[in-house]
Amino acid sequence: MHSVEAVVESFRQRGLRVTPQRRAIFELLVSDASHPTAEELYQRLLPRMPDVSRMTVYNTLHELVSMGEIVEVEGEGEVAIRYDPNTGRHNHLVCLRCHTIMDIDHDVPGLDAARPVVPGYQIVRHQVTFYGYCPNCQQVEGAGAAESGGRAATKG
Amino acid sequence: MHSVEAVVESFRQRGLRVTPQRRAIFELLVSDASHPTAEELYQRLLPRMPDVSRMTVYNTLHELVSMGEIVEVEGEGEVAIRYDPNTGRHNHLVCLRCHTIMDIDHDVPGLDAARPVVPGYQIVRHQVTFYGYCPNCQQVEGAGAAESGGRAATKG
DNA sequence: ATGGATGCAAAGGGTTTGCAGACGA
DNA sequence: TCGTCTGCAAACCCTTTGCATCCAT
Repeated sequence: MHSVEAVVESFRQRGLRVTPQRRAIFELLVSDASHPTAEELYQRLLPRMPDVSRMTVYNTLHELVSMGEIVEVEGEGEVAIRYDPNTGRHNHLVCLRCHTIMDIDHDVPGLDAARPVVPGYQIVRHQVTFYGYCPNCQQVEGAGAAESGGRAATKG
Repeated sequence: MHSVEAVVESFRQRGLRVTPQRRAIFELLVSDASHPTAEELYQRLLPRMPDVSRMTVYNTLHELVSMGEIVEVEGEGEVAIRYDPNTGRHNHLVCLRCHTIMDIDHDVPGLDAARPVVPGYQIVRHQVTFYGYCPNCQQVEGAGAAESGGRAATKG
């Protein structure tokens, strides 16, 4: 995702309006590496904008996705969609317990060359996701099935 | 996923009962590479078991997942969970238009060696997913938003 | 001034829960 | 027989839809 001002400009160029709500959402997202859900963004928005609605959050996220400023990412064993302002090539490291998603700039060498050839199929991109347990969750691993829900830890 | 009889045996060993409904679900899954949703399995079950309920399908799928006989896979831009009886290492090829998931035995060389080192993190597995367009969807690619691949995802 | 954006509420799809009755071991 | 499974319905979560009002352009 580009800077707030660049996104503002993109919106205007497309005939979309830049409301205070939208600008606030831009500001939340532009420096966010926590892969938040729409609900999480809504909750972070409430303190400064008590009257904002979830619908505006959904609406703005959809615009950002269609503009390519952010991408949707699938969580592990989760229902809600998570959003990633990092649209460049990078891999994800997902905690199997708290579902936190961490960006990894680390590149897998030779993956482009290893792209499979499937007759009739046109492959356009790929994604590598690593699964494991984050430092916080290793301490309680095996303690039971209790899940934190992935909402509490908004770590980078 | 093992053979139907092997799964039946695993269920009994764990004190779980093998009902006709469950056996029918085993049979549907054991030779299935279509990555069906719970709803799709339910629909395929109806002709032979008109009185079966979705709850039984969900229940049985959960047991199979917790036993490691099948794994949940995330679709692309879809809400519903898909299930994969192939628990061995393999990659996925996902059609960005009809959301069909295809198994690829093709291995990416050097991926284990390329596993990133993140301090404090314990990485246990990884998944490579390729995205593209299947032969069927390439013919209509760019034609519009109409879905052809069967289940129509209510996705924007 | 004007048409897109907002926000409320209600609907929608997938999944989970509660419980009476049924049935596998 | 006993304890689990089944299946109905209703609840639940996330997301989408409809519409009157509001505001960025």
